[in-house]
Amino acid sequence: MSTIKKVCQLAGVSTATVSRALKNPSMVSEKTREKILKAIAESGYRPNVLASSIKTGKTNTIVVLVPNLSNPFFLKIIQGIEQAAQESGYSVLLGDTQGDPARENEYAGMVLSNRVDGIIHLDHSFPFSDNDAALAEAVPMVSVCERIVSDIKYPVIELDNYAACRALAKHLISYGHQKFAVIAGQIDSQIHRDRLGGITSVLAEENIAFNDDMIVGGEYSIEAGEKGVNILMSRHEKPTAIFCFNDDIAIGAIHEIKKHGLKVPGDISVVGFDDIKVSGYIDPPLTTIHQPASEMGRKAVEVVLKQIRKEVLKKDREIMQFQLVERESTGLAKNS
Amino acid sequence: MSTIKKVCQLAGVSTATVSRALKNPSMVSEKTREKILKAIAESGYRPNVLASSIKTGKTNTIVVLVPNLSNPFFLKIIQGIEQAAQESGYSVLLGDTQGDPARENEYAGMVLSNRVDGIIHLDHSFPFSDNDAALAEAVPMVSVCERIVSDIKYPVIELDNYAACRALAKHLISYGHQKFAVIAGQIDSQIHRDRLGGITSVLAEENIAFNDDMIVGGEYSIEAGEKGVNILMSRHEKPTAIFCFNDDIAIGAIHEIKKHGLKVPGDISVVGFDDIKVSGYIDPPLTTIHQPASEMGRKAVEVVLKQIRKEVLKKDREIMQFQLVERESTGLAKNS
DNA sequence: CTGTTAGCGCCTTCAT
DNA sequence: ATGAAGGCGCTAACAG
Repeated sequence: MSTIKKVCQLAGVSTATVSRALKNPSMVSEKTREKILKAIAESGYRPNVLASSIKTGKTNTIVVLVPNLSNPFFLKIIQGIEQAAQESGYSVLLGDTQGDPARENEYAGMVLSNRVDGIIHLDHSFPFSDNDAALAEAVPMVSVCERIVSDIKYPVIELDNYAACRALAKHLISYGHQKFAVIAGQIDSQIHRDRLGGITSVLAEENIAFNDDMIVGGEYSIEAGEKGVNILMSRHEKPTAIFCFNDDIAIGAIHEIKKHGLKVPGDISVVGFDDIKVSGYIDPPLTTIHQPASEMGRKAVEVVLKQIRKEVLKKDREIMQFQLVERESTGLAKNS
Repeated sequence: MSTIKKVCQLAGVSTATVSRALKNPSMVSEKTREKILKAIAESGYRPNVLASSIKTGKTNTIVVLVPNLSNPFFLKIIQGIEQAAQESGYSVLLGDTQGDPARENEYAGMVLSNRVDGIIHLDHSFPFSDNDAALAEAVPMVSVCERIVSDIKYPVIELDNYAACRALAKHLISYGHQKFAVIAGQIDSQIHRDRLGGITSVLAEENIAFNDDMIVGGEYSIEAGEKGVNILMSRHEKPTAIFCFNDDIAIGAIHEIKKHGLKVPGDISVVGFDDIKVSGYIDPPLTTIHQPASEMGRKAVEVVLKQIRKEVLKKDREIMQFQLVERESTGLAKNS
């Protein structure tokens, strides 16, 4: 691997000039620049990024902490992140944490050992270890979807989950539904509270009874949807409409409802959340909330890069627009 | 950010001793080691990985080149990669190339600028630019699924696509099918040739006519499945069974077949390839070839790490086992 | 516009 | 077992 010195020798200039020719071409005369470029081509020289990083203190890399890489919704966010990062000359390090604090600690710690410049977190946990917490004060970090629970305030890119669930609830009520159930994802999270709050607020306004028995689940997965339905079907009072807190859950739920010999939406209406690609192609196509996932990823990059560059952030909370996508998994309530 | 020097001062030792205490504890007396550990804790010292990388020449990072991050199958491979890498103390840099040579060049070039130690490529293209090609000789690189087309031989982790498609073909023939169609993915690839070869070899053995008119598609996507079906439905001779070259295509195809008022498998049987999670939950559940995606990712890491460590590779081609998963999208041919 | 000179933070001989 | 010193490859003043 040839170094800057080889190029110097070939071009007959100093290392500084070579460095400048690359980073600040306007500071070098055209003639010498050409000489240098030729020398670079000849030698097959590639600047050692590590060496420059150690000087500049910047790695041009951010790490993304994902609780679950199998979730297609996260994938779309990551895709947005990757693209935006690339456009800004940044690379993306992938940190699949599986919600495991030890892994979160490890990946988050990278910012302290100069391995990355910033963190995008797709979860609400504070990812640093107790040991590192004190150092985490000024760390460029932004969360997407979920607010990070900590004393330090980090910016967040999120959806108005409360409003989205209100929209969903109103939609179902307009079809005459009165008996609702929820198959939730991660329970201990702001998202959960916001979404549930949105639903119950509408039900309260409409004087529709709803109690916690009808909340099942606890994980964003297809299997959770299946299990959730089975639990609900064993209940005395069965729902005519089910809120699933993501599309995977809804996919599992619909599959299981059909297994029970019931029709969607004939017997039970189902709504999802996220609008992943496949949701438009299942049978019946899913009514759900569209989240602008890849935009959210792009925004997150924007914000974390601003933090890295120490620019001032105008707002520490970016609310993205949702969209209720009505497809065919919702319909008139039975006997109404 | 505190450096090794702060720790020296606090512990009253030299930088060399601190370095040794961390990397080679046995070379340091227990007493001084304890002093140093305490000093590290006090100062919140984190070794600067960059600085050590520049000395050792290793980054403990590999880059994964993905042509399409939206493909759930790739995601599973990446998940396997990430886990295996993590277990070996490596990080994974994500390179979404979108099949764009310029992006491939950029990401592949990272190995030349000391940004990463190796490359895992999920495509068959030679990812280096012409300029860099000469330097690419000794680069640790492995491909998954597809063999890299180049003079230099790189190891590959792949499935026996030929055999898998033979199995699929035999399965359909056992249901009495005679009129077949293919909705292909990326046409210009070894995978395509192997799969098609598997199918046609069986058809030839069984004296079943098949011609190229019945091959449509050209992209691994749900939309390609929809379009493919529309083209096939406009043909004079319609197929009773369709090979889709991945599950996304199959999902689009099934959706579109139903739109045409036809039944799967009643009117047309459909098979997919990959066995992504959702394939078991669509209606009807998809008959497909299961690929051990996450195993393939793990294997890829194993191989690339061996290359990085300059260990000898026993074989430069690892063939993984497939599995025919019979679900409900295949059945008896109409009128048979 | 270009060269000289210090380092960046760490690792690694070479002495002691 | 420890310290001193040089250098990894590059950048950033400071001169000229």
